[in-house]
Amino acid sequence: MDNDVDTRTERDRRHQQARASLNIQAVADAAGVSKTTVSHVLSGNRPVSAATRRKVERVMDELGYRPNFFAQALNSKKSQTIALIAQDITNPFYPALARGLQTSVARANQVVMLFDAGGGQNLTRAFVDEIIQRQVDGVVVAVSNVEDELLELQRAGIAVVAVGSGLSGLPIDWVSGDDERIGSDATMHLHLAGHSRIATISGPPSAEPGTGRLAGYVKAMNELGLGVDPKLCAVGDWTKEGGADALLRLLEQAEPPTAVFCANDLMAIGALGAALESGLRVPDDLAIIGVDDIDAASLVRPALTTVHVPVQEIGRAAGDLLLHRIAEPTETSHRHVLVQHSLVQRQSV
Amino acid sequence: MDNDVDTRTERDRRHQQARASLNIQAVADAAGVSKTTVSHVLSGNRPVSAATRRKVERVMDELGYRPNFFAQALNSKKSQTIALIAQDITNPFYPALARGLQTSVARANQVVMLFDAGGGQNLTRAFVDEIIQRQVDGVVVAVSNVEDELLELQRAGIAVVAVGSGLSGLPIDWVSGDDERIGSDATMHLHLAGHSRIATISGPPSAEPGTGRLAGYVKAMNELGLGVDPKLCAVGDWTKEGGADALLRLLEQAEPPTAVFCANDLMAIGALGAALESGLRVPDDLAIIGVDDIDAASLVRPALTTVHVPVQEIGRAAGDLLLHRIAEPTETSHRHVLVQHSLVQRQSV
DNA sequence: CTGAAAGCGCTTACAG
DNA sequence: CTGAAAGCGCTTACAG
Repeated sequence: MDNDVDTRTERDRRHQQARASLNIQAVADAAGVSKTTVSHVLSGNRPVSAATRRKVERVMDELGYRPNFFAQALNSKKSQTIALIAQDITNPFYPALARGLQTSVARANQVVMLFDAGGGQNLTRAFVDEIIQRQVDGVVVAVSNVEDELLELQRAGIAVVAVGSGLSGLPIDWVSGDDERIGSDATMHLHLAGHSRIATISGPPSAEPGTGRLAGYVKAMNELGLGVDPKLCAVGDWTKEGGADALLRLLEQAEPPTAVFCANDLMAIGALGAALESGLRVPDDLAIIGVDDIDAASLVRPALTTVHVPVQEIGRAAGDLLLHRIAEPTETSHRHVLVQHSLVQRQSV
Repeated sequence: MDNDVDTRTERDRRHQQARASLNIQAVADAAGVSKTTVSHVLSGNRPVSAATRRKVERVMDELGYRPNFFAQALNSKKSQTIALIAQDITNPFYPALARGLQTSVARANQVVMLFDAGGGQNLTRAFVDEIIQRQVDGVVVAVSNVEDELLELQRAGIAVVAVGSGLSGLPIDWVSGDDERIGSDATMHLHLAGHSRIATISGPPSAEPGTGRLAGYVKAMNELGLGVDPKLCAVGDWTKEGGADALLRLLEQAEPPTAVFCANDLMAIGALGAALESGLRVPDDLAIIGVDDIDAASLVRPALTTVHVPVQEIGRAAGDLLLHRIAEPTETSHRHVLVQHSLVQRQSV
C-alpha cells in the first residue's frame, strides 16, 4: 500500500515537472541535440539533416511537445492572427465575410479575431488600439468612414485590407462588390423582361453602396435610350418600411412604373408588400428586383428575384490580399478586387 | 544642406532606436525607477507610492509606451483571449451569440477569437488543438456532440462554457434556452387564442433543441386536458420545405388541426406558404406559431407570430460564466443558466 | 514602498 | 549541418 502511494506520488511529481518544463530544452536534451536545432526543426528556417530531424520529431511526438505560442510570437514578431473589424456582426453580410476570410487565411495558419462594432461607429477607435497592442499580423476593416484608422493601422506596421466602397483614393488594398454593374445588370434584366417604365428605389443620398447602384441604374437607362425620369427615382432608407413608402409614392404618379429596381432586398420586400396591398399582382402588374439575396428573399411570396453578391468570396479575396501584403509588406502598389455578382431569378420579375 | 541631411539622418536613427527599444527598461530609465516598479504600475500587483505612480504614468504617456502583449502573456500565462467555436457562423444564431459574448467579456479586456466550423463537424478537432496551443483563457463551445472535446479543453486548463442542450450530465458550465417551456408556452398561446385541435411540427427525432420543444408541447396538451393525438404530431427537418410537407400531411386528416406549433421559424414559414396555397386563411382557418424570431419572421405575410429567444443574452450569460470560471478555476460546482424567451405576437395567430 | 536578478520559452546572429 | 550565447520584453519571488 505505502509503496503504491509512494510510487504514484513520485510518478505524479515527475509528471508535473515534466509538464512544467516541457519546453524546447527538454526536447533538445531528450534528443541529444541543441535548442537551436530543435528550433530549426520547428521553423524550417535552416537545413537540418534528415536523421536529426527524424530523431527530434519522434521525441516531440513522444513527449507531446507543443511550442509555446507566446514565446514564439515574442521572438518572431508574428502573432498568426488576423483581426476582422465588422460594422455589425448581426447583419448577415459580416458572418459571410468572416467565413470567407477564415477559409482563406486558415491555410497560412492564421486565426480570425472578431471585433464587432455593434452597428455603432465609436468602438472602432478602441478596436484599433487593441489591435495594435496585440500586434496582429493583419486586419480586415469592414466599417465605413474610417480612413484615419486605416492609415493608423498601416503606420503601426500592420497589413490592412478594406472591404467596402469609395476607397479609391487611399493607398490601401481593398475589395468590394461591383455596385455600378449591379445597378445596371438589374435594370437591364427588368428591360429584358419587357419593361421600359422602370423605377428605382435607392438608398439615402451619398451613402455607399447605394451611390454606385444608383449610378448603374442611370447608366443602363441612358444606354437603353429610356432616359432617366426623376419622378421614377425614389429614395429609401434601406428598411422594409422605407421601401414600402417609396413604392407608394411611385404609384401615385400619373404614369406609374411597371417595374422597380430596389437597391437592397429589405426595401424590395417592403415594396413587394405594399404592391400586394395596393391590389397589384407581382410580377404581372409590377416587377420587383432587389440586391443582396438575404435569407428572406427566398421565403417571401412571391419569392424575390434579386442580385446575389458572393460575400464569402469577398471575404476570401480580402484574406488573399492580406496574406499577400503580409508576405510583401513593402510593395508600393495597391490592389483593388471587384467581386462579381450573379442574378437569382425567382418569381418577382 | 549637408547639415540638414545629417541632422535628419541622425534624428531618424535615434527615432528608430527609440522605437526599437521602447520597452519597460526605457520607461524605467526615463522615470528614474526600476523595471520592477514600472511593471507594478502597469499591473497593480503591488502598491506603488502615489508620487512614483504619477511620474511613471507621465513618462509612459510622453513616450507613448505600450507594453508588449506577448511578453506579458508569456510571463503571466494570460492571453486575454476567449475562443468561440461556432457550428455555423452564417446561421444568425451564432453572430448574435458572438455579439453577446463580446459585450460580456470586453469588460475584462478579453477579445473574441472566432472558430467557425462551417456547418460541418470535422473542424472542431483541429480547432481544439489550435485553441490549446494558443493558450486562450477560455472557450465557448456552441457545437453539439463534442463532449470529448469539451473535456479535453478542460484538461488543458482552459475555462470552458458550453452553449446548447443536452449537457446535463457533464461537469461543465453551460447556457441554453428553456426549450421545454418554449414548447409549452407556444402551445398555451394557441389554446388561449381559442384553439383546442393543436398540431405540432417538430424537428427530426432526438435532435436538440427539438426534443425539449416537443416535450413542452406534450406537457401543455396534457395539462390542458386535450391529450396528445399522434395524428397531430408531424415531423419536419427544420427546413421550409419540410415544414410545408408536414403541414400538408396534417391537413389530410379527417379532422385537421386549427392551429400548429412549429419548432422553428423556417418550418413555420414553409407551413404558412403551404396553408395559403391550400386556400386556407391564416390565422382565421389555421393559426401558426414558430420559434426563433428570425429576420424573415417579420417580413413574410401575414407576419409570423413566434417565440423570441434572446440569443445575445445567451452569449452574455456564457461570457459571464466564463469570466467567473477564469477567476475561480477550481470551483467544483458547475452552473447551468436557462435564458428565458418571450412571445412576439404578429399576425399568424 | 522599492530594486536586482532570475526566469518565462522561444529565435537568431555569430562562429565553426 | 550544428551549437553556445545573447536577446526578445516582460513578471515575480526574494530581499531589504
